[in-house]
Amino acid sequence: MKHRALDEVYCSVARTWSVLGDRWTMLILREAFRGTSRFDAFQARLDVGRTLLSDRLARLVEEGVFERALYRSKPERYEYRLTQKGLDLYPVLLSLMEWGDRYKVDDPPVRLIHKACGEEAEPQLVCRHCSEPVGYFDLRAEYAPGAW
Amino acid sequence: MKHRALDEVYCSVARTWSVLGDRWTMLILREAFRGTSRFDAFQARLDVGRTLLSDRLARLVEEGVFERALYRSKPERYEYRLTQKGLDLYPVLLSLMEWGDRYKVDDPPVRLIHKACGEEAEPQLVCRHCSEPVGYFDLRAEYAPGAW
DNA sequence: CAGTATCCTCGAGGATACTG
DNA sequence: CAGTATCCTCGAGGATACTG
Repeated sequence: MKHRALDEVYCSVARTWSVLGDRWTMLILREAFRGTSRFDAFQARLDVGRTLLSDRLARLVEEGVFERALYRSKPERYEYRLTQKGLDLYPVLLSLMEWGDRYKVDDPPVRLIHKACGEEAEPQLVCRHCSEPVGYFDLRAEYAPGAW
Repeated sequence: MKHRALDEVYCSVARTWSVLGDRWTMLILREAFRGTSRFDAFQARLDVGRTLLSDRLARLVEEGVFERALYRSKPERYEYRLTQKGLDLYPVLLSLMEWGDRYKVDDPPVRLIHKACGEEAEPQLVCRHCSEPVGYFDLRAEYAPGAW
């Protein structure tokens, strides 16, 4: 199996991983969620090669996660904005952050405050139906025919 | 910045990504959550090189995500079991799956049934404090001094 | 400021064969 | 069955310089 072939397999995780599963893509997205939108800003913050950055941004635009938006006309300059599809990757980012907070740092570098209630959010996964927290042992998987 | 240096940066996402941010690691974990535990089973399911698999499993054991467990004595055979630290990556897997369900497949290959209530779980992130759903625009980030 | 073009290096990982 | 050893290839990505 080649990594690129993951996109054709009937598995939502594999297909998502064919987009995100690389050394830098998720960190570019993390920057975007932090508010970064311009090429040189990404480049400076991540300290990553221009060639690599150019390639990754192009792929994410092609995938529909970013859209290029003109912010100045002369000369033409574009910034990279998260689309709705891109914004919907936020739960992935939060999950990664939560795990890192627990296992990879002493004190959390970032606290997320829920604007509505004013408290630290500490997001948690719950069943949409009954609102109870769901973990690995609370769920049973049913596979569709042909699922990888 | 080198990918390996991500582990030293003061950012929970970056440090987590230094563990998971690679073409195959997450798919190995997906297999593990599906119940796979033996070397040849991983290898057959993922159709990935033995060298690569051997390397990734060793790294994940070193990281504490898997533990090797003797399941037969003569000859000695070990299987790979998710530790608590590994099981705690389940929300990451669910988030990836949810996004893939929405954007990368027509029909979800896997349905997750909440054993307690019997309905499809469709896990959702909520504020642990007030139990309301939280998305990107509902949260405000506060950075600790020195956060990357 | 936001890239592209070109060249080059090095290391990830495939193929193959072997072992207890 | 679960790996390790060895060799080899190829492509990802760094460095550098250029452009509108």
